[in-house]
Amino acid sequence: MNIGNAAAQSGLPAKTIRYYEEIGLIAPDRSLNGYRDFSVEHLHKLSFVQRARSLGFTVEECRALLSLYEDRERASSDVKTLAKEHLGQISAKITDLLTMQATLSELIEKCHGDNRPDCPILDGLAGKQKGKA
Amino acid sequence: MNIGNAAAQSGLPAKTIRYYEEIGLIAPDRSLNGYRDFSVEHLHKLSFVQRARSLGFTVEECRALLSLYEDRERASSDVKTLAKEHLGQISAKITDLLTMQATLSELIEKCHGDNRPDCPILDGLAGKQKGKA
DNA sequence: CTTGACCTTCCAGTCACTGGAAGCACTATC
DNA sequence: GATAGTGCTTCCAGTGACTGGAAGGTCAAG
Repeated sequence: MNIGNAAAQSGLPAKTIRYYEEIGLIAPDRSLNGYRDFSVEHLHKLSFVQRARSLGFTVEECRALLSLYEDRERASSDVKTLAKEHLGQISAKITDLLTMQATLSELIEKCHGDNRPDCPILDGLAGKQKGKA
Repeated sequence: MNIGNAAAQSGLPAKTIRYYEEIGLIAPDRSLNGYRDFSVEHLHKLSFVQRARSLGFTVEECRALLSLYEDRERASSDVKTLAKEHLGQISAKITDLLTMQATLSELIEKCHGDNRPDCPILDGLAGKQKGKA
């Protein structure tokens, strides 16, 4: 199977697949004409990585997950540890973003948003809390 | 004021401040010895950018916000538009992360996490929904 | 035999820094 | 005046995970 096909099936851009090969994440065969040739196993790997990436795992984490996936002897606790760590990072990011969201929403609410120059958003960014005593 | 001091006051690393100068975000004066010399206004700008960055605005958005901040004639609606757009992006990111969090939590919960090789997390990533009918 | 789609490699750019090397400038101490 | 230590300067390279584009080879259809 050619790269275009593999891209369509896995949901990954061809460019990204080439990049994954470059960094040693997958190793497709080559046809006589020099084209990459993807087997069903390669395709599974690609989909695996695609899903892991969409869950926010870094490429290096994907590499680790892949090797655990390949390893028939692995302990599921290893995987769980990795996943939990990552979940912690996701949660931390969510917390950060919620804080940002709250702060920004508050500033936006205070801003009348007409064509007067007075602007609580800029004041907030400038460190002037107009509303405070 | 030297860069070290400006860094301490603004909460930005000196390296970052130099980078901001390089991309034209701020333009500190120079002392006779070649050192950067930051005035109180420069410091305000730096703090402004620091706050905007911590709210997730990109550097280019910071540039826009700064120029609005500098512009005595700006309409607050311009600022509000920018802020709202950014808020939308934050909310979208939160949504994404919450989805990831939910999916990953579910997989983790299903995983017994002992030293047996059977692992629902990897199965999930591989596209096998073991629990499904 | 030409067109067009698909494939190849390689190089450069993205974003926002960050690390490190090499080398001045300043301050304090001996 | 020599020395040590800190802080400043510039410049170059690297990060993560792609992404865009150029230049050129390959294949199927008409």
